[in-house]
Amino acid sequence: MAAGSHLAVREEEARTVGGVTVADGSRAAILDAAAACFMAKGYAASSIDDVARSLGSTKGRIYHHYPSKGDLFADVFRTGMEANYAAIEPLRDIAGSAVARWRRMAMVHTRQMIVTRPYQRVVWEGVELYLRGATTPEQREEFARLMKYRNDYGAIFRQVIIAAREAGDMRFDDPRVTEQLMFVSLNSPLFWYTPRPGESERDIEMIVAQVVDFTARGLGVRT
Amino acid sequence: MAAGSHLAVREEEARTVGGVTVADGSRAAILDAAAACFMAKGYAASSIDDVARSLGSTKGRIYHHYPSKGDLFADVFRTGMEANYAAIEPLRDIAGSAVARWRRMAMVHTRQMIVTRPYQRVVWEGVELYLRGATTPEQREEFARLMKYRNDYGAIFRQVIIAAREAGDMRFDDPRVTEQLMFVSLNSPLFWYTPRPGESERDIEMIVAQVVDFTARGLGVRT
DNA sequence: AGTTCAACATACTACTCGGTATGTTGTCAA
DNA sequence: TTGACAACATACCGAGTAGTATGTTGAACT
Repeated sequence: MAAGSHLAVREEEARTVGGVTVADGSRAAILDAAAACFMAKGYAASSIDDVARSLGSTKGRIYHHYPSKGDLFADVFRTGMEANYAAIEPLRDIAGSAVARWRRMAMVHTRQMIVTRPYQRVVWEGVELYLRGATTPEQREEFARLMKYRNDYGAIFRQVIIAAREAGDMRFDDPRVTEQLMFVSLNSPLFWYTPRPGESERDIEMIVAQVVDFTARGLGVRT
Repeated sequence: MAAGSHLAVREEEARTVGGVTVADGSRAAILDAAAACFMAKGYAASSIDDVARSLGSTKGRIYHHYPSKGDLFADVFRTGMEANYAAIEPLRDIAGSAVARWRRMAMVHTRQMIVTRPYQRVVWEGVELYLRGATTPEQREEFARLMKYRNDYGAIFRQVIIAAREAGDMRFDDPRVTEQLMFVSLNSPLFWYTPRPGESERDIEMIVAQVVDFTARGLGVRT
C-alpha cells in the first residue's frame, strides 16, 4: 500500500511468490527469508537477527521495511493466502459438476501446499497464533482481517462440497467437522513432505494425486 | 525412574494421565501444568515461570524435579506416548479381520487425541522440534529414543493397514504416504476440537465416529 | 530435642532478543 | 557540484528468560 510515489527504479524490482507478484524486490527477498526461517524454527524461536543473517544483512534492513516482527509475519501470512486465492480463482466459474470442480480445486490447493510450503506453514502457524490470542491489540485487528480472508477461502471449498453432497456425489455428516478433516488432509504435505534432490514434477503430481484421492474417498466420493 | 528409595509418603501420592499412572503426585501436577502451557503457547513461547505461575508456585519447584526445560518437555512427551501405548495395547491380540482391528485401534487413538489433548499436542510439537533439530546434543539422544518410541507406535498401525490391503479390504498406493495421511487425519482433532461446556461422552463419540469414518473411506474401506 | 533432608521459595546472573536512535553510503534530481 | 533521501549498517537499551546458588521449613528418624 502507498507504493512509493517515485521509488528509485533498479534492476530486480519485482518478484513472484506462488504466482503473486510482490512489488519491491528487496521486500520480496526479506519475505522469502522470513518464510523459510519461520518454517524452520517457528515464529517464537525465530529472531529478527536470524532472518537478517540468512540474508547476509542486519536488523536495520528488516526494520527499515517492517515496523515490527509481527508485521513481517503478517505480511508472509497474507502473501501465502494471496497465492492460494490466485491459484484457485481461475477455477471458480468452471463448467461441470461440483465434484469435478472440487477435484480440480483440491489438486491446485494441494500442489500449492507443496510448492509454496514455507509460506503455507506460516499461514498454518498464524491461524494457531490467532486462536491462542498471542497478539497485541493492534495486530489483533490485522490478524482478524487475515483470518476472515482465510475463512472466506475455506467457505469456497465448503460450498462446493455441500453442493456435491446435494448432487448425491458426496456423503458426509457434519459439514463443519468435514471441512476441517478435508483441509487437514489436503494440507498434510506441509508436515511430511520434504523436497528430494532431483525430484521431477511428475513425482509431485503423484503425491498430489494420492492426497486428493485419499481426501475424495474420505468425503464419500464413489470410485 | 529410580523412584525414590523411601520417599516421604503423603496424601496425593500418585495420579493418572490418560490411564498411565505417574509415580509422584507433585511431578504429575507439574506435568499437567506444563502440558497445558505448552499447548496454549507453544514450547518456545512458554517460560518456566509461566508453568510455575499456573501452579501457584515458583521456578524452584520445577527445577527441583527437572534439570532443564527440555527435560520437562521430554517427560510430557513420553507420558503422552505411554498413554497412547497403554490405550492401544489391549487391542493388539484381538480376534477378527485386519480392518476390524484397525477400526477399533483408530477409534481408541482418536479418542485419546481428544481426551489427553494437551499431552498429544506436545507430542506433535516434539516431533516437529526433533525434525527441525532444535535440541542440544545430550537431549538429542533422549529425543531420538522418544522418536523411535513414536515410530514403533506408527509401525503398529502400518502393519495393520498393510494386512488389510492384502486381505482386499483396503485400497491405497504408497504405504508411507498413506500412513502420513491416516495419522494426520486421525490426529486432526488436536487442531480443531475444543471442549464445550456441558459436553457429553456421546458428543465425543460422534466426533470420533466421523473422524474414523472419514479416514476409513480414505483408506479405501468399502462401506 | 536434635539432626537430616526433601521440597520448595528467594535472589541473582548471564544472555538473548525486540525495538530504537543514529551513523553511513550510493543514487538521483536540480 | 550539491543537497536530499532511500536503503541500509552500527550501537545501544530495556525487558524477559534459562539456569544457579542459596536460604527456609516442615516432617521423619534417632
